[in-house]
Amino acid sequence: MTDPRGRPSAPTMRDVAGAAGVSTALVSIVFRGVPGASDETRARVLAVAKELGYVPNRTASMMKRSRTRHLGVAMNVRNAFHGEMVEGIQAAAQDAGYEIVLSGITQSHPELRAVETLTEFRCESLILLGCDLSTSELRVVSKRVPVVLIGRRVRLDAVDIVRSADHRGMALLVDHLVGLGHTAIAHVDGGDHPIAAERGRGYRAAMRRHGLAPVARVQAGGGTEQDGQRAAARLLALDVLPTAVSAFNDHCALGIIDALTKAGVRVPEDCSVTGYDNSSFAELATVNLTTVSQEASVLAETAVRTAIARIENPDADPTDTVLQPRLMVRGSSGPARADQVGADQGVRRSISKV
Amino acid sequence: MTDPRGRPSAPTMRDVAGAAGVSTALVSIVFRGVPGASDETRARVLAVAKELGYVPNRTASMMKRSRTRHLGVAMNVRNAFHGEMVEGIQAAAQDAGYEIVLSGITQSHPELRAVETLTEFRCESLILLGCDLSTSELRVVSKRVPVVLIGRRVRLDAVDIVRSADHRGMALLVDHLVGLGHTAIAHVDGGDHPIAAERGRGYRAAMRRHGLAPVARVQAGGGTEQDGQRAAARLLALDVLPTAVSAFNDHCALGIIDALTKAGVRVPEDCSVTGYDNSSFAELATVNLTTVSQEASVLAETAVRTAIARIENPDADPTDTVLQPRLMVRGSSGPARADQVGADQGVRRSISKV
DNA sequence: CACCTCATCTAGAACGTTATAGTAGAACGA
DNA sequence: TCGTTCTACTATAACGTTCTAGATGAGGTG
Repeated sequence: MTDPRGRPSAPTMRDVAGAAGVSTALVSIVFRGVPGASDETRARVLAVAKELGYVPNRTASMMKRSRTRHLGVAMNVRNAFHGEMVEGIQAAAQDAGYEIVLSGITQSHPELRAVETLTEFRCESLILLGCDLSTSELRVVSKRVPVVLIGRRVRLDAVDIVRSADHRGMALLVDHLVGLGHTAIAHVDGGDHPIAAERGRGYRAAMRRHGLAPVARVQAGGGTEQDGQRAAARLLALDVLPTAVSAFNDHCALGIIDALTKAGVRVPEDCSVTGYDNSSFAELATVNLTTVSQEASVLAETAVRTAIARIENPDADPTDTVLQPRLMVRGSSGPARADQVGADQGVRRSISKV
Repeated sequence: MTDPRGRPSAPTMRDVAGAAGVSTALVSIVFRGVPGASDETRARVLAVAKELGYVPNRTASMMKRSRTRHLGVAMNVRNAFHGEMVEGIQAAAQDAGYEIVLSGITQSHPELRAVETLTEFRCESLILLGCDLSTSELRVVSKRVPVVLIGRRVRLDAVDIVRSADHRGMALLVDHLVGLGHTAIAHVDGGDHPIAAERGRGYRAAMRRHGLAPVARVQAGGGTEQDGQRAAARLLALDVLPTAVSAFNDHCALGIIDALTKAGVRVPEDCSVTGYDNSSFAELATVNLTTVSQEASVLAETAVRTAIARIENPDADPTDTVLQPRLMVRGSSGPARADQVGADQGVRRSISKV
């Protein structure tokens, strides 16, 4: 009962069984809550276990059990929208009797490692938020465990998709900006992220539809405030600053607004900036960001439902659930300045160099 | 080789051993990279394993091994500061050869459940961010597994503390506001959160030191934007609005600023608002929040170091590492309006009812 | 030649659960 | 009396590793 370092090692079912005068099998029955024990014995076992401080060893259980009822979720811990979705996923999973295992994607812990960890914990399905993996990496992963991708497309068996129509979301934003008189509308993309590619295509298509293809401009960006700041710095270095910038997501938009403001460019008077996701902070007075809403709770709930459906029927055809995004007009976008419309299509350099 | 749902089950060491014509023990030796196999055999085993697509089963390995090299982290997925710390923890753990298991604290998944999950996964130590548990709950948990508490105090064996001096941080904020001429400084606390109590005490002590105890006012709040909004609504309902509000944390401050702004109260002209944590968003131009910095990366690194030290030496005395916070003066705090100083010590109701 | 050492390998018992197959005994009917 | 059918329980074999305690044979030493 002691480990190599002298600390008494955790009590096991054997200890509980011994102390309660029953077999380990009976203890297992009690802890799994399955029929096969009298109420009296059940209570006694539970009491003894509590007294000994017994906690079931999930690793041992997972090894033996065919089903773990674990759902693995890979998330970016710095992304507010991911946080909102995890909250929803947690709630939905709970209702369905599943437990969530989280793995964080950070600089030092790439998504592939996160997925590996979740696989090792024997999750029955993986829900990947804003997945960055290549199709071939996903193919390998999805051979071992069913995958639900949130927000991104891919054509693979055993990979279900839950996303909102990014193409349409970008169209809503560009239409909105064009409606405000903007023509020099730039897009700061999300780097080599697959979702970024989809939003980039949506932007280009919308610009083309308005006959603005010639002034379309995609600036390399990313999903963080720092990415937005860097992208804005490069836009500021141009001869003419666009009158509107649509960012890959809300975090990126915040970074852009920050860099523009600090360079003396007023938002939205000199330059409108839009985000994507309608993160919880977007509606705050200080942020007040025009963006596209993709109901986190609906995405979350749908993802959990999809994951469970696939677990129950592994051979079903892969699904692709598309939700409709909604434009959220707020204060970070405004009319293009009269002197800019149809003129040189941008804020003159002098303004951005205060 | 097939599981109940027809999906071919993963190959095991037995399969590899059989195919390579060696024993499972030898395969284990090869995969752990320990001496005991010739280079030739090593290469053959590895080749066969790759061909079969063999991946070692970590749950089985963890069960047999005494050490899991897992560190459990309980976090609030909606808290940006927690996200920053997790990023740092992940990196530090990686360097030390530990893996991080995350458990999210949400509405539907209380901290005690999160801690339980981490314990069941046999984490060797738990790092709790902004822990909310009662002392007696913590005592029970810490009997089973060593705990590192971030940000909060508690006197228990086997519980190490890493925190910054909240008392001093609040003093810095109040001193700063008093220096700007404020006297009617309210505090929106963090609810029944233990960290909140400490900050509340810090606020009261600082007010007392400035002879402002009579005008000190603590308003019930919480750690989210919504909590801040609700608290601000209650402040707005007062006869006289304080000229400055110090919030429990940055999220709460954001909510307060939002509600004040939407009620027509200008920040900081009519009312200064300060936060706590120096979350990454605080420095953005749109937010521009005066706050107190508690270096997330340093807290994270220290916590991991502390956790590992305790794993290696379980009988050491509990440690209490206190880091010094730093005041970050930004645009959300400004001088008290001349007509308010020494007068009725607050913004008159008319202003707050635009 | 007998004896030792060393590298390489293997058998088999754990680890803490779960699940299958079964037993003991009570209650019931015929 | 002898089944039969319950309920409440137990024995024990997995699960896929790790690890201890050997076994085997090659090479070196006196």
